[in-house]
Amino acid sequence: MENKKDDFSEWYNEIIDLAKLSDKRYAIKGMNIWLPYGLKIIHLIDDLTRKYSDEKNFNEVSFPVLISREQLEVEFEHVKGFENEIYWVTKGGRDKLDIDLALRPTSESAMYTMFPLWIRSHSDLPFKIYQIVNVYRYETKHTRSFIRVREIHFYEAHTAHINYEDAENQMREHLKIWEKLSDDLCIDYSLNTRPDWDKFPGAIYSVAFDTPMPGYRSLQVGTIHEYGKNFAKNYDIRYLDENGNLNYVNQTTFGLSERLLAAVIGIHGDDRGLILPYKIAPVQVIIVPIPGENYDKIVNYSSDIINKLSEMNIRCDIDKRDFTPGYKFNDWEMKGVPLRFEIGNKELSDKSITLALRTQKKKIKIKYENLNDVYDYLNAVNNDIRNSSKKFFDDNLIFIDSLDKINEDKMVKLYWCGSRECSDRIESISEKAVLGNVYGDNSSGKCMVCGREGKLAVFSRTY
RNA sequence: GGGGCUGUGGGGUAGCUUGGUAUCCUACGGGCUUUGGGAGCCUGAGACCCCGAUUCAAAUUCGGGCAGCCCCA
Repeated sequence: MENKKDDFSEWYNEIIDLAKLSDKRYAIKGMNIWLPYGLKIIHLIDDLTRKYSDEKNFNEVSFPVLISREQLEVEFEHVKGFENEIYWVTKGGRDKLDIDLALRPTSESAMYTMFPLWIRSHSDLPFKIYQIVNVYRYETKHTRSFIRVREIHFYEAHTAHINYEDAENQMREHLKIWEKLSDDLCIDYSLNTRPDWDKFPGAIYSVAFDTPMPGYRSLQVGTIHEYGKNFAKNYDIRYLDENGNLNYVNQTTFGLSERLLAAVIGIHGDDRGLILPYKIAPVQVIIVPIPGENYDKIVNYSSDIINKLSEMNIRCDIDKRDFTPGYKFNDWEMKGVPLRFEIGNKELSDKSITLALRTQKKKIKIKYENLNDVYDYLNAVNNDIRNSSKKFFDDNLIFIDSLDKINEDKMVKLYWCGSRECSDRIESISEKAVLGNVYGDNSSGKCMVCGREGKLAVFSRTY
């Protein structure tokens, strides 16, 4: 396997292939196949996303993939932000369509033509829905598995509220959901308010979750957007308030994508392969039986362990393939399975289990009666992942106070006046683009470029 | 948005300059043998991205398309 640190791009492509997450040999650029193992992982991520959304009283929906030109081309800046990357369906069979149909690049224009039908009065608010669907973007640059694709596995939550204050509260609730999810994935991130020229088309402001990745670039793994009344005014989404007056709703959105998987791969993986946080590991415990004289008894003992683990709701399996144990050790490590049990004659004779943590070299021997401790070991692996990813994050997002340090191969925090001129200047000498002001930070200092009063901002090369 | 490089069995490759028989590793099927950190031997099957041009003859030269990778803005 490629060395992760030396050539991240090569390593990334190779691990996706070896672990059988995705097959990019499909005939269409940027449209890859989700293989069983990769699909299981993203579905486990979806399950967590659903759980945390449902806990906050969101309802899941599913909209059509097609959006008519009329719906999409409401005269509004939102459309201009996407016009170069929309796939159009222009024919039905042999006939040219009267109205072209777009494959959704995101679902605002689809959903918001329905919102006026559903939202009538203040008692319908807050209105909170989400969907997990594929969206389509005609990317012209080079594509990269899970990072830049043309068919995107996408979570989008949409909300409507009686006033701006409620919408702002919703923005904070989105962040609470994200905190839980990112904790499960053991991913650290920086919250950055995008500059006006880089916010979501149509939004009042956008906050992105950016995380440093190997390869000295940052990855935007999620975003929340405050729309205010911008979309409501264009799609005529109004409600009757308690006084009988018609008002426009205030809206927000929250988006996540398969880039979460890209971050898990890139941040946690090592030279031996993937390392998966146990909540998203399709197999949390793999049992490798060691062949010997009493192989039947070894398999029976292993099955006994499987039954017990299953009762504890642990996803587990036994690898009975005709390979040597050493091959299996490497194979499951490559697939990122957090815990491995080795069961041979030694374990059979004293009713024990030899277990290996994916994040540690040493092997541990435990008694069969202590099988209940397995969650402690899963958590131990998670703690190892958290510690190493936290260290990586801290090492790769640094504060700098001088332009001399701008070319460090890291994400950098610095004071910036907010002007395009100064961010362009930084980009021209460092290839680092502005990701935005640090969300929630109130400190101030002199702009590193022009010396005027500035706020803390993050700059980085991006994927 | 601009520039460069590359497409050979499932994966990785040699061959291309100088046109003529396609190399090796790995993975895969069958058999024997092995198995506590990627086993071994025998055997089998499997490829020149697509379209066009030049030529007696194209993996090789030329043009276009599609796909992949990299760099710059």
